[in-house]
Amino acid sequence: MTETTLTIRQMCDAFDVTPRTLRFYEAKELLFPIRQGTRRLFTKRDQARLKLILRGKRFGFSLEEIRQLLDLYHIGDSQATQLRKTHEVATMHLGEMISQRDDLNKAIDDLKDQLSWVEKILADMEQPQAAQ
Amino acid sequence: MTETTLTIRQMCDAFDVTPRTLRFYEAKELLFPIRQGTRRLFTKRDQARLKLILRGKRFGFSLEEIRQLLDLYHIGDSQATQLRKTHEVATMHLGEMISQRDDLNKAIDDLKDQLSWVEKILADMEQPQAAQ
DNA sequence: AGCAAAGTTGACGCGCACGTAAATGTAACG
DNA sequence: CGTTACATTTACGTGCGCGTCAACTTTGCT
Repeated sequence: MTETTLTIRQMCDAFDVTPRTLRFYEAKELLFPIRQGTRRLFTKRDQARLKLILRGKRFGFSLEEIRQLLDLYHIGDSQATQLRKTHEVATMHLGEMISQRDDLNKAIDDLKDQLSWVEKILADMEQPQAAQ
Repeated sequence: MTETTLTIRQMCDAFDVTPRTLRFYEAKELLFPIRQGTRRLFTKRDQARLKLILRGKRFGFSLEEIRQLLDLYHIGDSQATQLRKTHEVATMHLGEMISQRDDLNKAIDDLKDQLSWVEKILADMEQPQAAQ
């Protein structure tokens, strides 16, 4: 059977983070590893959450913002009121992410233009025949 | 004639930043306002750079990373060697931005799925007829 | 000339996201 | 049973991106 829980080191190797980071995320209530004695065991749920955490970080969200988003993915027996609030928060994040993507597309296009501009200049500098 | 330079306050109003932020960016050599006596005057170039800075920040780049990218947009009389290095750095950034956008698209799709899931649950909770 | 508004330079402070060292514990192996 | 290797808690340190006074000069208006 493929063991489903990971030790702290296995987690670090799998996700390229430090033990300090994992303990920090636990302290911030982003992860909830179970304990085998004093040691941590990270469940599949923790692994899925960490993946989402790291993704969120890439998009510039704070850990606190990420924590709120994570709730959306692990709803247990939430009440409708709580569920609605979570839905609202997530909808706002979705809007931000979409406009961020649109901005990103613009920036990518701009950067591509700049790069081909530079490439053109470099080509001219290496081919001075036209000036002869 | 439309005045092309802005005072610090005009910059703050135009870009929604604080004076502290602008002075900080100057200290970090991201902006180079000219001086009229002791006061700062932000040129069109500074305005364009600030726009790029704020955009870069949205994508999670550090100010130092942004500073390197900015060079690409304001190449004066760079040598070919320097130009090539700038091009290289920018190409790396472009790669990061593209993969970031792809990630973002995935995250957006995931989040949309989760949201419609939650919406379905909320709808079920409000229409208990089926259980009657 | 006088005064308020706005700008300037330090310098210290702060929140975030961890890094890092110290002291201690514990599991595993020969 | 001792040693080695990894884990844990506690606590202070760090880099980034500014916020926030404080003390002072400069500008614009009356």
